[in-house]
Amino acid sequence: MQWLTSEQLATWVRLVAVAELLPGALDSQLRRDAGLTHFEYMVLAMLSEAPERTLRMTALAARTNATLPRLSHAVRRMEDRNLVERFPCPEDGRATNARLTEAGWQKLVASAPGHVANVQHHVFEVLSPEQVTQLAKITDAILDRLDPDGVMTAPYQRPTTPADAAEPARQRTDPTTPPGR
Amino acid sequence: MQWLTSEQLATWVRLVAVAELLPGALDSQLRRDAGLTHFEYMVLAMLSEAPERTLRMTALAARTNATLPRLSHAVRRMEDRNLVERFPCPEDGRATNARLTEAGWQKLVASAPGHVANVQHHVFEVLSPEQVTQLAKITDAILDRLDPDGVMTAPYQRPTTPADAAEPARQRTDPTTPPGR
DNA sequence: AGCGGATAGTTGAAACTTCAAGTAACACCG
DNA sequence: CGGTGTTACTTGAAGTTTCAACTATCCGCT
Repeated sequence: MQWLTSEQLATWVRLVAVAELLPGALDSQLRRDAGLTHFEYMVLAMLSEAPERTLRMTALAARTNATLPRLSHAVRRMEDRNLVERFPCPEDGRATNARLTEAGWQKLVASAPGHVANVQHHVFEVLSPEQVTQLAKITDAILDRLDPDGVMTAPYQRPTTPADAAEPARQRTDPTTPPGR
Repeated sequence: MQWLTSEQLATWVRLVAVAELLPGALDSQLRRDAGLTHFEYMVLAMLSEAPERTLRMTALAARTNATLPRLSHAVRRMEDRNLVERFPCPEDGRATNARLTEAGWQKLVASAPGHVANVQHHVFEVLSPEQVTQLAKITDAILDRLDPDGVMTAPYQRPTTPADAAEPARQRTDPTTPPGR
């Protein structure tokens, strides 16, 4: 078995520290300013980018890096707050679709600027453009191992609502969330 | 307010995904093979490197990137399992020291190889040496913002046990944990 | 001495996540 | 068709983390 070199060790502690501290930093800003956890924000954000603002639970779980039970509980709570709604998928009786409500959309629009500013502050302000590029490659490589089959962080998957092609030109008003990878 | 560029966005989602997925990957290997969470492992590891295998709760919290309540609960549970023990600090009546028990040391020694292998597999095997260097710099910069005062990830702080200088030459048998930063 | 404020830690309750099981629908195969 | 296995979730319980008090000690002043 191979031990870690001292440089690996130094890198490793920092990486773990970031992984441990970053979620808390995101959560606390969002909770304070918007009454949302970062995970809830991600749910809203991912739905906002999907056609019909609708996604199957499994697809939504993949895009938010969450397990299905975690998502299921979270969506139930968000349903109580009227941020999202659930309905059975008409095309597959096993599946459930989650859709962003108007109130959910408004909540997202209201909280996105503060969140983005926070991300800028904590991450991009302290990195050079080259470092951003480096970090993209590094995280990409690590993700390949963490999630070999790309089950999480899955690419776009068509939701099974009718009226598929009818999607209106989506306003690109929305937040930190990219067009799938 | 400044929006994110598409490269920043792509980097950001990956970074969040790593921060979200990495803890789970560490936890599940350690739970399966050693019956420990990654956080518990860190507690054992940090104590193992301290003189007397003893640290104040605050110092231990800093080294494990944890809040004090989180640590307090965790240490109570680990005390029940006889992995660590707590005793009041003789030099400061407010403080509590946590010390690694022999059983805790054994547990750490037994679980370190598997854990290190897991870290190698998930992270260092997929990165070039230059990328490791880059990652160290990047995480360092981010940590400066996440933890401006270095309250977390604090450097070594002398525990307030008697017999200070008497620390025996520590065997460097131990794990992923570096000699403080 | 004695007061006021900071520091160190614990605790219980609420919130969230994980885990193991359970349900229902689909898919393939004889 | 009728099984058999797989997929897509949901649910309740158990475990963990966070949050908001609360206690006790220490420090600097007057």
